Amino acid sequence: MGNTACFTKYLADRGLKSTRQRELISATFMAINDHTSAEELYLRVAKEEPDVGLATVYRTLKLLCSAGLAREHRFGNSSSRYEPLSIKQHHDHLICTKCGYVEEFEHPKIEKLQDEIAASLGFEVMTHKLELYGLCRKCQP
Amino acid sequence: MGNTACFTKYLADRGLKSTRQRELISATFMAINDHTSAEELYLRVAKEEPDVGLATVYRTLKLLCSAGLAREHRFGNSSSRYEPLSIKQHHDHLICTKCGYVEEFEHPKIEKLQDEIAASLGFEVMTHKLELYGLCRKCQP
DNA sequence: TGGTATTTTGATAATGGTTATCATTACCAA
DNA sequence: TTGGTAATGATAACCATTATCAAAATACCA
Ligand SMILES: [Zn+2]
Ligand SMILES: [Zn+2]
Ligand SMILES: [Zn+2]
Ligand SMILES: [Zn+2]
Repeated sequence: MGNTACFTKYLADRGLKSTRQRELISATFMAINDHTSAEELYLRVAKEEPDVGLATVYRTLKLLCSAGLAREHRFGNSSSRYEPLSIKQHHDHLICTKCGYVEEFEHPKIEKLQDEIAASLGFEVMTHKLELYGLCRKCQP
Repeated sequence: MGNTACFTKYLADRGLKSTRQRELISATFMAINDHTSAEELYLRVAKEEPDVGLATVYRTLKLLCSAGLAREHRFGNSSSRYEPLSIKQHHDHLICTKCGYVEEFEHPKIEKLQDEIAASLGFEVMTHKLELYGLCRKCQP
């Protein structure tokens, strides 16, 4: 099932309505292959449909997160950024503190160790965030 | 060198002044063995010295972070919490999404793997954050 | 021990991302 | 269609944090 269908089903399953705005915001978001802010998404959507409100973009992003189709990040002390999750598998982030460049990675052994640690402490882990902050190749002295 | 002396030295080293407020805020903060908000710290300090301003608490927390004596966290979407770092070694966090309980852990193998991954991607890591979100023993169904 | 340049402070206004409000509009099952 | 409910857009409100600025405190030197 594709991203759009998945979102539509999520809405239908809990009696929420499928609207023009939600479809457009969702589709625009899914097409962005990056970590996007609500404002940026709003501007992109506005090009297509100038009457869409910023509040609806925020509301839809929240829905997409609940549906497991988006993930929210707050790197450092910056404001929220969102990324599509439908196709990409889980991954973590390396953030350059100088130029802001974000690189993604995934390491099965780290994932496994996390689960083991949590289990040993009696926790049942649902999600996690691993963020490495430093200097990318270009920004190193 | 103790925490207080360490902070005093940090200030002296860069021509900053050692004030009654900074000493009190720093000492009160160091005595808290928990993850504290600026507001909470402000209230504790105010009991001792009612004339200290909230802005100064924020400013001093920022200094303590720069000095490597405190660490700032934003678990989930909540506001900033700070923890003393002087004595405790580096550690990561398990957060219960239901009751808010925070447990600390440290795992050398994960730390090592992080460095290896970063190195393989050309990054030089300065700090990192690993947060595991889930349900603690008490909150599991 | 003053004197003085500089930093720090406290009160408060401003900021800015996000959320709440509410009248109007859109959706959809019957 | 229609009626009941949910969603929307504009904007006000929120609230943690930061900026501002006049007054006070500090460090250093004569
Ligand atoms: Zn960089
Ligand atoms: Zn990502
Ligand atoms: Zn719990
Ligand atoms: Zn901790």
